[in-house]
Amino acid sequence: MVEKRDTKEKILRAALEMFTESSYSTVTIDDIAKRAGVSKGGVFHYFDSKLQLAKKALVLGVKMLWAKNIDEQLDGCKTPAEKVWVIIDNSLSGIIEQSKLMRFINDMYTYCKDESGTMESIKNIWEEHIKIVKTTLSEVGVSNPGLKSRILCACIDGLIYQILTFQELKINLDSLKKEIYDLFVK
Amino acid sequence: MVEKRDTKEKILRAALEMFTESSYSTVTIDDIAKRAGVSKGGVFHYFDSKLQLAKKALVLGVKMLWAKNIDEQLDGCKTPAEKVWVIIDNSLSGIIEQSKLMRFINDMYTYCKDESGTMESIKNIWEEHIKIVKTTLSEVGVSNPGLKSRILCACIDGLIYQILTFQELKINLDSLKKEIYDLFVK
Amino acid sequence: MVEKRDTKEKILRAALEMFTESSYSTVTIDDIAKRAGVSKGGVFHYFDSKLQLAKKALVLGVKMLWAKNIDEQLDGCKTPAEKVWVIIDNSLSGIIEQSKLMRFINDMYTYCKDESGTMESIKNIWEEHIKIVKTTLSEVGVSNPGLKSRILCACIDGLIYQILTFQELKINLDSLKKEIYDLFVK
Amino acid sequence: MVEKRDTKEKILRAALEMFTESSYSTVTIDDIAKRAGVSKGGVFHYFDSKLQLAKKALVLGVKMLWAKNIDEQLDGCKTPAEKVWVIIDNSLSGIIEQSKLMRFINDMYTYCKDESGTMESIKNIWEEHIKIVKTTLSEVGVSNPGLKSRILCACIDGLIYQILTFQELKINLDSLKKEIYDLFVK
DNA sequence: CATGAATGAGACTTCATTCAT
DNA sequence: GATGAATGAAGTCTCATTCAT
Repeated sequence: MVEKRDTKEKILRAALEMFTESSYSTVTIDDIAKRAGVSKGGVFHYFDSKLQLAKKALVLGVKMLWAKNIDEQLDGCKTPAEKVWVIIDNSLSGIIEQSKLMRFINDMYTYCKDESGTMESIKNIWEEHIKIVKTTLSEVGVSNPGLKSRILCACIDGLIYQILTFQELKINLDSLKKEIYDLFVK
Repeated sequence: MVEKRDTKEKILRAALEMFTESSYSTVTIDDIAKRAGVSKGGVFHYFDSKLQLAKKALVLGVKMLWAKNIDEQLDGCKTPAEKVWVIIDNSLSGIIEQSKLMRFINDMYTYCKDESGTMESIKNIWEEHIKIVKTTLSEVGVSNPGLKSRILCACIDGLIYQILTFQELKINLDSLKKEIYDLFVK
Repeated sequence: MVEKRDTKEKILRAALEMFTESSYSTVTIDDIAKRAGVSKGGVFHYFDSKLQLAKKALVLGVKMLWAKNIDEQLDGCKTPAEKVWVIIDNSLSGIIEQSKLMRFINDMYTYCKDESGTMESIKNIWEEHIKIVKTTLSEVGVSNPGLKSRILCACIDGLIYQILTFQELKINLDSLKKEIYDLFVK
Repeated sequence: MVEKRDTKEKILRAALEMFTESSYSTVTIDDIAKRAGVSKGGVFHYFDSKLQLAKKALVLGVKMLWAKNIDEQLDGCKTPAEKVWVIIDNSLSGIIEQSKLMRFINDMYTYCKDESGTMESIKNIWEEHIKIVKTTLSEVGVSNPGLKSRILCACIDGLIYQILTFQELKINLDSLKKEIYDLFVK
């Protein structure tokens, strides 16, 4: 009973780990099974196909990283400005993890672009995040919070992308955070 | 003689087209050969392996898109501020093409991360671009042009990434350009 | 106790249904279990293997269709000629069912040809039937009843086979019955 | 050039041999490749899938056996009655081969029944054969040649089926031929 | 130079069967 | 008795790569 949930969970986590490390096509069901400690057949007992497993793993990954209790941290802030700082600081601190997830999302996009569902659900989680940023920027009192929230998030994504592609930022992360903060909050 | 160069070129372009449309593993040598109008064996006559071909195609793609005569356009500008606008406008106008290339880069990263060479050469092209942006921002007189140039480029990359992943920006592109311009040039 | 017999019977009937509809290799234990309303393990509780189950189902099917109270019907006939008609009419009226069973027999033949037992027992049932036909033809007074009984049965089998393979006979069934009757009884 | 046709032919013949000996699901692509003397990949170079190969092999088999130069033999006959004898003699002489082919046809039926094409083309060949029998019976001057031709063919099919299922006829083949001849030609 | 037939490693997936609960 | 999670052997099919012509 509890076992069942556990095995499925184990497979899902193993899949997430592997798919964030390598590309979808490079990772084999065998690899995942081995890492999860189950047999190849076991994977198919819980998931219909490799693709379905990857999709589920992707959603899990996005939820784990993006839905990371940022709400609590924002609640603990005294001023709106502080909130902005928390958002920037938070996003860029887990930049390596973020970049791996981004790679995975990007990879899966190729396999899911013609279907509706998977990317949609990720988009929804993403939009939730944008909304929080927008509200926060509004509270700070900046002009055009709608546009600015998207630009701020794009900024962070772009930096993550640079890390992903080049493995380094060449600039001190803390200076970057500060500069971004100044740019948006003035 | 000229023929030779042509065939190789044809294969390279066909590969670039296909690899920007689908993922590396999805595209087959057969597909590329067919699109290039040569035989499967022909591809291996000019390239050692699929991976080598993909790398060459990637570099070609990056050069074609990033090294796109921006220099000339910048030369035509009268004020530094105008140059910044050209940079922003240019990058975001070809956003669909950019996003496809980004996907390809991302895809190849998985296959090349453990080796030195390919990603390095792309990085170099990228750094060239950053340098131009930095110089331009300096001329405008903003503070911390080094940091700001990276942030501006990250901003643009992040927007491209959103297009790539979600197929839409939900915001008018021109308003975005203007807002970004204001943000960085004030 | 009674339950036990019931479960086994349920499985057997479910198996017969499925094996007459699709081929042995296409039908899975899961399918049978589902149709019988038991678990996969349940099937193996009553039968050693898929093949053994199929054999038992085959014999059941043959008995159900061939041993179908033809004796009673023959007993009700007043003349030997009437008996011949009953045999022909009976066999060809259930032609669709017969053809499904024939397909199953044929299918199983591949899996059992190298072993003695299953096909033997079916053959025995078959020989019983031939004997009845032979006796009946003797009573009618035809020449060579031994040969003719086999030819008559072959005739019917051949028509069933045509139905099986081509799904239609292209000829009115009643005319056929009458013609066959005339041919053998004159 | 000639090679190409040869290899495809070799595979087709190997497939026909194996599929007439065992069931579709039991025969593996590996088996066929081995018997044809090519690699597994070679099979897929010429045929899209196992099923497609089996269909092609089936049609080949039917053509080879059914379209067997019966026309020439019939042309050589002096009287219509002689023709009938040739038909009966011919069909029942190759009864073992016929029964193997029948098993294959039957087997494939399961996999092709929901699609149009394969069984249709076999049916056409079959109908051709019926037509010849009908014409011959007409020439002999029997009543209802349309019905009788179908019954005669059914007779032969039924005997083939008995051979297939029980491996023996229990009756001398020549007596059978004679009896059938008498039955239809009188 | 060019072709495309041939190879074979390796991927995904199915499914009969076992067994702990 | 009954369940269904787990196994793993085996099958189909793909595709980069080679090589004779």
